[in-house]
This record gives sequence, C-alpha cells and structure tokens, in this order.
Amino acid sequence: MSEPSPSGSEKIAHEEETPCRSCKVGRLGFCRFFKDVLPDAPAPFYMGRQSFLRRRTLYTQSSSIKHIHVVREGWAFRYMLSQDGRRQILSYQLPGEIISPSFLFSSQPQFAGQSLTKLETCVFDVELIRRECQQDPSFLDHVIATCLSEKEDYEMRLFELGRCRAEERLARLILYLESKQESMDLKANDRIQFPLTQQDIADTLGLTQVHVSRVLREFRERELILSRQGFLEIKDANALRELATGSL
Amino acid sequence: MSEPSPSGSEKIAHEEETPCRSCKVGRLGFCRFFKDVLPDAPAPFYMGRQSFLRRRTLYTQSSSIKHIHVVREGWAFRYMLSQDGRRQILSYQLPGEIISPSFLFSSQPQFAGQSLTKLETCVFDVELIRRECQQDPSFLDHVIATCLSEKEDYEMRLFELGRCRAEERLARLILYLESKQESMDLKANDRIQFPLTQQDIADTLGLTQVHVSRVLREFRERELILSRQGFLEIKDANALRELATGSL
DNA sequence: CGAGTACTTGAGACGCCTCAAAAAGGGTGG
DNA sequence: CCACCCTTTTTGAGGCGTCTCAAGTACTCG
Repeated sequence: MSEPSPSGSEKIAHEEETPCRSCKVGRLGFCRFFKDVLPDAPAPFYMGRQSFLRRRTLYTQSSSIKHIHVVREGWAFRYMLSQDGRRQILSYQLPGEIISPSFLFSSQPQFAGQSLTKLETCVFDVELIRRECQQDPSFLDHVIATCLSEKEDYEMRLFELGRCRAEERLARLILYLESKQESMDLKANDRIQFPLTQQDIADTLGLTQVHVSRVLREFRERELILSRQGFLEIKDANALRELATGSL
Repeated sequence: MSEPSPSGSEKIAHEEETPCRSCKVGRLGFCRFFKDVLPDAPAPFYMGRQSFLRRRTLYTQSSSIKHIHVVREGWAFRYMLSQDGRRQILSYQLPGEIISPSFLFSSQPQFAGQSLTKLETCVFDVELIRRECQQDPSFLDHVIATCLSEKEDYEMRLFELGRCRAEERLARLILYLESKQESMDLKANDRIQFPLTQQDIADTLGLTQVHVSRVLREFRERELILSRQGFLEIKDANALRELATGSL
C-alpha cells in the first residue's frame, strides 16, 4: 500500500519529450486540442512524464493541486470517499483525457483520483496552463468544453442512479464505455477494454459487488456480453440498448 | 396545461428597468457578479422581465436557446425526463441564480427547465452575454465558477444517490437547501422556504413519493423538522447533520 | 362548496443487501 | 512449473428497504 508522492518532481522523467503532434495519443481527447492550438505543445508547460502502478493515489480531497495529468496509457478514475468508507466513483479517464479538467479553474478538489490500471501520464504545470488560457481564447474554449462535457456526463449518471434499475444501469455503463472508446478510436474489433473490477462497477452504479456479479451472470447467460480478463465483448448491442432504453 | 412560449419576446415586459445595483436581488448569487463587474448592468444585454405561473416549462430538451433567465422571485428547477416518463430533478434555482449557466457555452440542453413556484425572471440575450465574456475576463471567470460550482453539487448528489439511504438523502437535501438559502440571505429566523412537493423530493432523491412521505413523517415524529405550507423549520439541526454524516 | 392536487396509510411483493464461505484467477518466488 | 498468497468472483440463504397498488384523507383555490 505504499504510494508514490503525488507531486514528487523527482519522479518525473524528462527523457523522450515527444511533441504532441507526433504523440500516439495526440489525436485523442484533450490532446487533440493541445496539438491543434499549440504548435509547439507540450512546451512550455510540460513537466515530464510520470508512471503509476495499478491503484495508486494521484491526489486526494486534501491535496493542493499544482500539476495536472493527461493520460498517455492506461485508465484512471475519480471518486468520493466518505469517512465511513463508502466510495462513489464519479468518472473514468482514458488515454488523451485530462484526469481532472476543473483543476484548471479551482485547485481544491472535493474528490480523490487513482490509477485504475498501470498508468502513464504527461504532467503539466497548472499555473502555466492557466496563463495560456488567458492568452488564447480558443484554447480556453476547449478547456471549458471539456469541463462541460463532464458535467453532462454527470447529468446522465444522476438519471441512472436516481431512476434506473440495476440491469439498466449496467447496460448503460457498458454502452457508455463502449461509445467512449469508439469515439476515441480505442476500440479494436468489437472488443473493448474493461479493466473495472465488480467492486468498481458497484461503486460506480450504486450497487453491491455481489449484486453486480449476479447481473453480469445474467447478461452472460442471455448472451448479451462476453467478458474475460480486462476485456469485454458486446455480443448483442441491440438487446443492451433495449435494456438501457427509457433514457434520452 | 397551456404554456407561455419560452422565448416569445412579445411577452417580455420592459417597464421598470431597475439597474442591478439597486435591484433587490442584486447581491444574491450571480446577480452579485453582474453588479460588481458591469456598472451599467443589466444593460446592454437585458431583454426585460418575464413571469411564469407555477409549473410552467421554460425550455425543453429540444429547445434552441437564445435567452437565459435569472431568477428574480420564486424557484425554478432543471430535470431530465425519459421517454417512459421517469423524471430526475437535477437542481433548483433560487433568486439571483442563472437557471442554466451552461447555456452560455453550449446551446443544446439535454434537460428541461420549469418554474417550481410562481416565477419572475430577468431575461438576457445569450449572444450578447457571450460577447461580454470574450471581452471581460473577470466576468467570464464568474460564469465559469458558477458552472463549476454546479458541477460540484452534482458530485455530492452522485454520492448521495449512489451511496446513501433514504433517510440520509433527505437529511442532506434539507440541509443543502437550508445552507443555500442561508448563504443567499433568504433564510428568515429558522424557517426556510420549501416549496417542493413530495413528488419533487422523490424525483430529486431517487425515491417514490410514498416512501418520501413515510420518511418525512419519521423526521416529524422525531422532532427533527416541522413543515407546513411551503415552509420548513429545522428543529434539530445537529440530529439532521448526524444523519447526513458519512459525507465529507 | 366542489374539484383537483397533494398527502397519508396499509398490505404485500420484489429488488437489492448482508453475511458467509467456497471457488477461481493472477502474480510471485522458489 | 508448481506452490503459495492475495484478490476477485461465485453462490446460497435470509433479511431489509423501498416499491407497487390502492383507497382514503386533507389541503388549496377558485
């Protein structure tokens, strides 16, 4: 359970400063904006790279934020933790995504962030990026749009948690993660990455791990999905969409 | 069920153009920023006032947004509606608040908005405000901060819906609406406004109206609260906070 | 006073939870 | 490659919280 210091600059590797325009995740998520707007990106706010093992803390509720991370490889997630240990996962970040875009506007998080899998990030200096926002309106627009799209995700999730059954919640989560990977070009021939444990799913959907196990079994028995070791195959997308219906 | 056209400019009254600095809600919520940043506010983007009866639609998922409303008097709320009629209430707006601040960045809402009580609003032209944002960075900052604070509310609500029992959800909603009114100077001697029906509460907290009725009765019997006709008195704030505990 | 809306109460059902223990998987070192 | 450990998943039995249906009561407002 030992954790690397979240902002220990001695841990940041400076070798290999691939410019965004030739980076393998350069066309994904937020990196795309970097690339489009700033010809020399990631200069000048780039601080190097950092890697994390599985399930390592990137920041906590009490962290003061000086750096932001953009995912290069692997998955990260944000979550809230109550004092008595209940966890609610808020969102997942895939390659190309900023782990917490709102840090660019306010530095006091009310949630924590972890690596879900082995993770590699590009690290940027918050202050320098803020300054860039002030000078470059179209860059600022991208940052705002990123924050707002997270807000829209939250709205869908509120509907899910408040008004959907377990089956529906799970179907929607699977389809959500599929479409996210599809839109980010991370989907390889019908198989999507699915590194969540059942406990992660439970803490995302407001269920218990045991119940998630049962609903997943049902999905498998009905041949809606097929899952093994970190990947998931959607066998019957129409039936899944049927289950997820009621939304808009 | 007849509804006033949400953007019918012929319905907008232009008389009485109180400047924000002498408006009775001028120090509340977003209006405060208007007042501070723009000496001549609400000019030049002010379009007049509009009033709505109880439970009237201000905009729907398919509206294209040209105006934004700021509450002068009464309450409004935003909600999502599924095709089969399930409703999830997302947030409430009190005097001084923009009914949907994110309209200033993207015009296609994925939710709907209604008046909760009789409602009076100031109407502004979205395009003109956007232009102001481009020219006045500190005004833009306020707008962004407003959007982000809604996002933080959502994060708390996700924890509530995903990880709290009915009792805890209700306690948190009551305390939330209390502190909101307190911070907006709308609280009069221990009594807060509480115009929600039990169905509204249910659709906010992911419960049924029947169950809300029972939990409310319990709260009353335990002398935690005392409610009548649109108002609510918090009799035992400590016990309520105890119930809402687990959060952070 | 009547009509509609909101709230209360009861009985029974169901979805999801809790607890518990066993099985399966995955990683590591010998 | 196997033995071991730790994490994750599966399965069962029973209980609780919340839902559904339904009917009756209390508001509120014209």
